[in-house]
Amino acid sequence: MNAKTLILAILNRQEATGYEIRKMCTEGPYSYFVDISYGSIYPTLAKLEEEELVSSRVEHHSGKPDRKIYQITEAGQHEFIASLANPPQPDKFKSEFLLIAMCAELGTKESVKIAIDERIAHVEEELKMIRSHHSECSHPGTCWVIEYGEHCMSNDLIFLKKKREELLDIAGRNDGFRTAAE
Amino acid sequence: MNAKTLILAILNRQEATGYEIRKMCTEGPYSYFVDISYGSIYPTLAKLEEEELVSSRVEHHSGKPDRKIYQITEAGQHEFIASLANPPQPDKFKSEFLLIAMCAELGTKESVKIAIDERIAHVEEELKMIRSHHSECSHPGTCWVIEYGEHCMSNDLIFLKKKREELLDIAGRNDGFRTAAE
DNA sequence: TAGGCCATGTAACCGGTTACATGATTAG
DNA sequence: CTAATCATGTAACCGGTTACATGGCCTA
Repeated sequence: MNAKTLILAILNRQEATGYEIRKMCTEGPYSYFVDISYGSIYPTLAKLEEEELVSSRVEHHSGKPDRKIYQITEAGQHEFIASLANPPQPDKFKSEFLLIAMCAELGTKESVKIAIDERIAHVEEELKMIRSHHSECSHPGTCWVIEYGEHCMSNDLIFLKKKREELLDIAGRNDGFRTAAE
Repeated sequence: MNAKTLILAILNRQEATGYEIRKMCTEGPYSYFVDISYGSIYPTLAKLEEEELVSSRVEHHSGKPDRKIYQITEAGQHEFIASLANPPQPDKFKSEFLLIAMCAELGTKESVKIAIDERIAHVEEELKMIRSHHSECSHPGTCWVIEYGEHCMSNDLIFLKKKREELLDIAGRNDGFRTAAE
């Protein structure tokens, strides 16, 4: 999924500034799709306006920076809905942690411990975030997605906690050799 | 995770040609990390050889293309192990399907049905693949990762099947309007 | 008064993909 | 006979990131 589709998806729900769009991509429920940064948001917004898929108005506030608020146009809505209709590309999952786990015997018990504990903490934090969204959720599709995320992450967490010791044992087997070699 | 680390990880286990590396990235257990294509594998391999992190030898076979087989060097092993030690970047998950689900009410019951059924089929296929790897797995770290994948995907599948109807209902609510409007 | 938040935008760069070029062998 | 598999590699392109420029307000 590219920046264009994601921005259209956001603007289809609510008007927003580039700054707000970026926030939603990193914090809100949209963060479960992609992260995009200013460097791609602003140019994409400009392109979309050129194509007349979005329009904008500027609000002036004394003492605050101007806000350039973007809305989706009718053409933009059509474009977005059309793009939803063609079947989605398969999900992608990338994990550096999994590489560390796969090569656990090459690390020390200590380094693997840091990796898995950080991973557990991270999933717990995301779960907390996703649950906070759930309580304030009224839109059915968003609800569905949030429940999906909650389901996956809490199961993820169960595995991570249950199999933590096992992974540390794999890492620990060679610690003796290593110490002897140093 | 970049191509360099992934290739080093593969070569740390076994020597391989560029062609074989690509296969492992798309089919083997390495596919749970990243997909990389020839266009990035061959140039990366050349760069790694320049840096003397890998070396290569060429095998000639009558009637078959030459095989340029790469091995990791000692320097390469050190580099790889060192890269495992620093804590991993957070996992990333991207899903176009989830965007369709989030905007279910904008699609027809039919289009959403195609999306979720395709998604279910895809996860089922991956599960089958991962299970076939599991049976032939002897390396403990790889085993751990495969079990992790199996756990996550089978739970994913449970949710998808249980909540399928619910999602279709969200999509179906407006089908009446749409038909009337056409 | 230092740092964070609001807010917009650009330019250089980079990692990767897509498509192409080449060509023999083998299985259906 | 056709398609797939083996096998290596390049060039153009593209989508996105990082870092920079700018600047006022508010909070600790």
